[in-house]
Amino acid sequence: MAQIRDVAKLAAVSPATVSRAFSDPSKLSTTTLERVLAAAEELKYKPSSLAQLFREKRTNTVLVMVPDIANVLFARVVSGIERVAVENKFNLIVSDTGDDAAIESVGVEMVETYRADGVIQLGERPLDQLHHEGEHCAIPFVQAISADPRGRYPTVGIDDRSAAAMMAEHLLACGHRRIGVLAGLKDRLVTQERLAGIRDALAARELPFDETMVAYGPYSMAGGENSAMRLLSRERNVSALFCMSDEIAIGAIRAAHDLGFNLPNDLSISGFDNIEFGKYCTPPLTTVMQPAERIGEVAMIHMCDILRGHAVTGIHEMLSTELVVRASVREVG
Amino acid sequence: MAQIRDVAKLAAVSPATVSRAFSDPSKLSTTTLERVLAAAEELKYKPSSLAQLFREKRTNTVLVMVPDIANVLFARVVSGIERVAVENKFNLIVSDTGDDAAIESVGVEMVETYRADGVIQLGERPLDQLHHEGEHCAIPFVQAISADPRGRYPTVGIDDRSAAAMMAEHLLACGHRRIGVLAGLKDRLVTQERLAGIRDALAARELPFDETMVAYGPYSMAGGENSAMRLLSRERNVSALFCMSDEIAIGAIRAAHDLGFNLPNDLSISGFDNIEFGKYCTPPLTTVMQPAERIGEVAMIHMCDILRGHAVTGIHEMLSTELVVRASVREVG
DNA sequence: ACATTCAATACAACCGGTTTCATTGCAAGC
DNA sequence: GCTTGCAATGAAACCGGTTGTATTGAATGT
Repeated sequence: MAQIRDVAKLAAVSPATVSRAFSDPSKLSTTTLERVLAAAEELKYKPSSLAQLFREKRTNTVLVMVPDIANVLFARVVSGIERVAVENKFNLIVSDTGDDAAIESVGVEMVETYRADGVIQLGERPLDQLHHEGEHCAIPFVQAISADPRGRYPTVGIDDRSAAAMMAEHLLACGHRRIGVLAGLKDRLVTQERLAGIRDALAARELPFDETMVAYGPYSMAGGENSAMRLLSRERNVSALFCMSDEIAIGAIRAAHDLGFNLPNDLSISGFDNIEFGKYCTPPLTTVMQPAERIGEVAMIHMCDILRGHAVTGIHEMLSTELVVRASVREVG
Repeated sequence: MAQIRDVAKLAAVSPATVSRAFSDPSKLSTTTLERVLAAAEELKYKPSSLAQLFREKRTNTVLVMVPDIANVLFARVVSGIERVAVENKFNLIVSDTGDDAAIESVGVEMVETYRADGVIQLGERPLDQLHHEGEHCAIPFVQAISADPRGRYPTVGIDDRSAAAMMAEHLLACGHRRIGVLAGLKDRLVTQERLAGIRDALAARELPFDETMVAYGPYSMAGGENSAMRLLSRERNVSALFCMSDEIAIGAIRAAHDLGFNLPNDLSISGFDNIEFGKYCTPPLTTVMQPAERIGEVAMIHMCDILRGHAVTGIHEMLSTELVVRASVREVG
């Protein structure tokens, strides 16, 4: 591959002039500029990003840490991040962390070793658990989706508590009183927030919350199927299931079918996230729309701001959600 | 951030010694090594990847071009690539190309400008359409999933033709004779291959192939729903639908439900890919298992080989598929 | 005791751009 | 005509590591 010196020689100028021809053409006379560009074209010269980035001490790269890239919700967030990244000429290194703290730590280190300029994390693990060197150097960091809004870095997500309350209220308004909850993993902030939302909705109607109606499990279809099996075989007269994700709901639908329930007549099921498959379930899933792509976009916009030197510290954006009413939740007597 | 010179000064050695302490500790005496490591630790020194990579003229980074990162099948392939990448200390830059040739070209250019060492492409667009500079410089390139096996680069995928034949034969063995085909986009190699497989299966039983029973459309749920609507309202006595992807099949199930079909009694539907959601469909989807993660792994293994200098040119791996029999296809008459 | 050998380390060039500072030359102003 | 100012360009330092070569010094052999 041709180098800047080759071009300089062919155009009979100095390397500095060639460099300027690309970075700030207005500094060159028209004739020189033409000569340089012609020489570059002839040699098919392309500046080495590696050399440029080394000089600048920037990578123009943002690391995205995803707990599971094969999860559609996360994939949509990444898609949004990607869109804004392209617009701003950033590259994305994507790392599937499997939600492992050690792997996330290595990711954060990539900023210190100049492999990435910043990190966008999908998940709730706070930065200080990943980076023990204190104030040694500030890591440009943004958390998206199930963020922990107590950190000093920007977070982008939804108001899980009120979104869950909205859905719970919808179930209550449909007349459901015996509502089972297929929750996600118990130790997750999201899970606790959504649970709090359900409590809020019940409290608003002065109804009691029954802890025994909650089954915890992974945020996955298999997890939902499993939890539903447990809950439905234990609690006979449940009329609705509040599932904390669409995947859990899809698993629950399978379990309910297998247990002989006629959906949605015998049992209402609600989801959370509004992934595309929900629309194609039988019955189509009533759920909460979470603007996944937009969350990704906003997260990346914040990252761009930070990397441009605009200090965005305590911003915790909560994007708006929407109730998506489909057929899986029915009114009851 | 501390630099190598700082460490050298503190340990009272030359920068070269510090460098060797990390790259080849055996070259140092025990006492010096200890002193250097202690100094590095004290200053929290981490070598700048940017400087190292610039020196090496390598990026340790592979670009993965994905037509749509939010597609679960592609996401699983990326997941497999990622796994092998981590093992081999490679980073992954993921680019969502939207199946756009111009964006893919820019991606390939990243190798020329030293932003990536090689490119793994998920899709079938041949390299020579993306890189017109001929033999100017060889781009380490591997194609995965719906690869075009006529190129001079390695490809990893499945034998779409015989996999489709296997599924078609299954439908025939179940007694289906009026089989509608919900095909993908007509101009895709995959589509044509799978169509050829269907023809093979019919020919093996000396049955005719009816072109009017094919509906083309995008490889998506909406596409499948649309195609199914068109085909089912036109062709009344179809007993089975061969769908070229699980997403198409899921759309078709929705359409069939909406048209009042009782599944699977009135109509059998088969998918292709074996995405996780298929198992949770109503009825659960009979499909062809495509080893997506493994395809990603093998693709990345080839990429590692190439980048280590092992010239792997004409390898076209076809990983084995499996028929996944579930409830959406029924025996008839 | 002196030559030989080898391990341990230092020195300095190098990777390929960018950028500062210096220099040149031409045009405008007095 | 000489100074001043500015546009155009070149020379060289620099980014922070790695590595080939030179140097030192201690151990070994005769």
